[in-house]
Amino acid sequence: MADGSSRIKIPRPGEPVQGSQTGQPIMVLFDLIGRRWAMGILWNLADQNRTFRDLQARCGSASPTVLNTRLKELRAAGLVEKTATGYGLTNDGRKLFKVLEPLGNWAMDWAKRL
Amino acid sequence: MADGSSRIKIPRPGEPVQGSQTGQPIMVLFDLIGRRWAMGILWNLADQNRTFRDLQARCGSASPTVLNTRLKELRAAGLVEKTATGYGLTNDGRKLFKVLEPLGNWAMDWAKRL
DNA sequence: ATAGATCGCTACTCTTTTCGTAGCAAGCGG
DNA sequence: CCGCTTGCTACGAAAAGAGTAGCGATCTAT
Repeated sequence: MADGSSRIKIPRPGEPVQGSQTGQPIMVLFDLIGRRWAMGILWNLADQNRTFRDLQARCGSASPTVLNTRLKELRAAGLVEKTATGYGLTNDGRKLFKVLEPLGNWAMDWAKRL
Repeated sequence: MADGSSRIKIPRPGEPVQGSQTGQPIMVLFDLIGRRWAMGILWNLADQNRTFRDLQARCGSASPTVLNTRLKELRAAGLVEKTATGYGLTNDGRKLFKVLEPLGNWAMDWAKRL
C-alpha cells in the first residue's frame, strides 16, 4: 500500500511474514482479516447483504464500535461495500470468500477430532 | 471447546458466527486463527520447522509474549507441535495450511488491484 | 400527520490484548 | 570456564475491544 517499494515480494510460505518486511500482500491480508470479527463478517455477508444491526446480531459479542471499524477497514480494502440493502461483498470480497469457504468444512472435521 | 452442547451446528455461510451461538467449529477456528500472528505463524511453519527465535525474527514486530501465547494456543488446538528441531506443524496443521495456502496467490492478485 | 419503533452509528468508560524491553536459566563451543 | 545463543517469563505502557447509552434519521402504523 503505497510503501514506495518498486517490487512486491513473492509471499511464499517460508518467507518472512509480517513485521520486518512489511508490505507483502499476504502480510497485509493477514493483518486485515486476522483481526477480530473480520472473517466472521465476511462469512456472514457471503450469502446475502446484511444491515448493520443484523450483522451485529450475528456477531453476537461484537460491539458496534469494532463492527464499524472492521466494516470501514474492509470497505477501504475493497472487500465490502455499502448498498441500498445494507452491507455486502464486492466482487473481490466474493473471490476472497471462495478461497476462505473450504475452512468451513475443514473446521467441522477438525472439531470432531478435537 | 467443551461447551457441553450436544450438537455441533453446521457452519454454512449465512449462519450466525461467533458470539450468540458459540461452539460452532468455524467460530472456534476464526477465534483461534483470527488473532494476531496466528496465521503468520502457520505460514512460516509451513515449509520447515523453526526455532522460537527464528519464528520471532520472521514475525518481526511480534513480542515474545504474544508469540509464546499463540504457540501455546496453536499447540493446544493440535495444529502446531514442538519437536527436536523447533516448532512445526502437525498433520492437522498441515491440512489447515493446505486450505490456507491459496490465500497467498489471492493476496498477490489483490495487491495489484489495490 | 404523528407517535413510536427501528436504524446506522458515535461517545464514553472499563477490561483485555498486545507491545517493547529487560533479563534469567539452560545448552553449546572453544 | 567464558562468552554466545536459545527458549521463555516479567512487567509497565500502549492499543484494541467490550459494553452501554444515546442521538439523529428513517420507517410503520394509526
